[in-house]
Amino acid sequence: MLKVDLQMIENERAKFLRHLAKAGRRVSHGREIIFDEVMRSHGHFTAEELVKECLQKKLKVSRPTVFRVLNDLLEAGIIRETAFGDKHRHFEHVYDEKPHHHAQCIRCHNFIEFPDRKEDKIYHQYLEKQGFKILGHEMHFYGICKDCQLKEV
Amino acid sequence: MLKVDLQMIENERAKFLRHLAKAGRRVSHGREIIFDEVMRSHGHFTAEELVKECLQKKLKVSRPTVFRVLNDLLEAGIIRETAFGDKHRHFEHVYDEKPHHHAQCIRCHNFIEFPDRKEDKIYHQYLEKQGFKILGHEMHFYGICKDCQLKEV
DNA sequence: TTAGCATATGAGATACTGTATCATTAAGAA
DNA sequence: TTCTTAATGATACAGTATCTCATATGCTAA
Repeated sequence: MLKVDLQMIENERAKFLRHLAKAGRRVSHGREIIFDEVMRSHGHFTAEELVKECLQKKLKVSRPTVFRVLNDLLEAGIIRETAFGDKHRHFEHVYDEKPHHHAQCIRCHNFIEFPDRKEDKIYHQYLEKQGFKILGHEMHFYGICKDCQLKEV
Repeated sequence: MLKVDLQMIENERAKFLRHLAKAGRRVSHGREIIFDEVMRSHGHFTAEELVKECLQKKLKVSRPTVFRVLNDLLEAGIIRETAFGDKHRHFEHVYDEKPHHHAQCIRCHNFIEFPDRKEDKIYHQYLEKQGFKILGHEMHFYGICKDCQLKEV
């Protein structure tokens, strides 16, 4: 499991370097630091969480650099942005290839992820019939998670 | 069609007035102006669009009032907030009772709405089995609409 | 190694959305 | 019309994300 993750990280790093080279960008200190931080995170993260983490660990990167590198990583296809209804930018890793959806708890704001189902194709067919070219889709449930229900009492 | 809409608006207005009365709130100038503006909009709108519209038409309402009345309308169940991945607050009318999903064009930012399907229940069952209490859900497709594809050439 | 150039960076300013504060205004009951 | 209380606007503020620009740094060529 750990071994697989290390392999994955190397694959992603190579992908990132290829993208930078192709675009005539440099492999700078900031890009390496932030790439490592992003790879260290699992599942979802927001730009703000990443900024705070970097400040807390006293990594030598500034707020604008975090955002700039996040955009690099988006361009390189290493992370993708997901749509949530708050004012933060949410991201997740792309390497987890399986399409999936999210359920967010309105109390603790944690996520549950679950795999998508072939039934979603019904919507694809419908939209494509209308001439809409689909680039992605996401189901977003919201509610109260098991733990928070227990806390309610 | 127009007649139905007028009837709907009156129903919604009555609902709003009932809500205000029940909560001991007043039927103020600002609430009336903004209620009318909201009813004039079809489908989706954002808080910012509404603010800009009011300023443009030189309606006698300030930015904070727009937000305050939007919260009143939310409380009254006349509009609901929908989750999208940008930093704006998105709203839609509730009177369109049928649950539905959205597809947003990444070029023109317009929406296509489409009805939900009973197949979504598969996810409900899955989440409920995990102890997650569902309060709502929304499917969000993104892509390029027919018109924007034609413009691309 | 070094020089020279183009890119990356940080500090600070700025944009933008949404809220809080509070003195003033106005709705609605008596 | 008067009085009480809620609603409002002006203003300041909070928080996230971006822009600007002088400086620092990576990279290439010699």
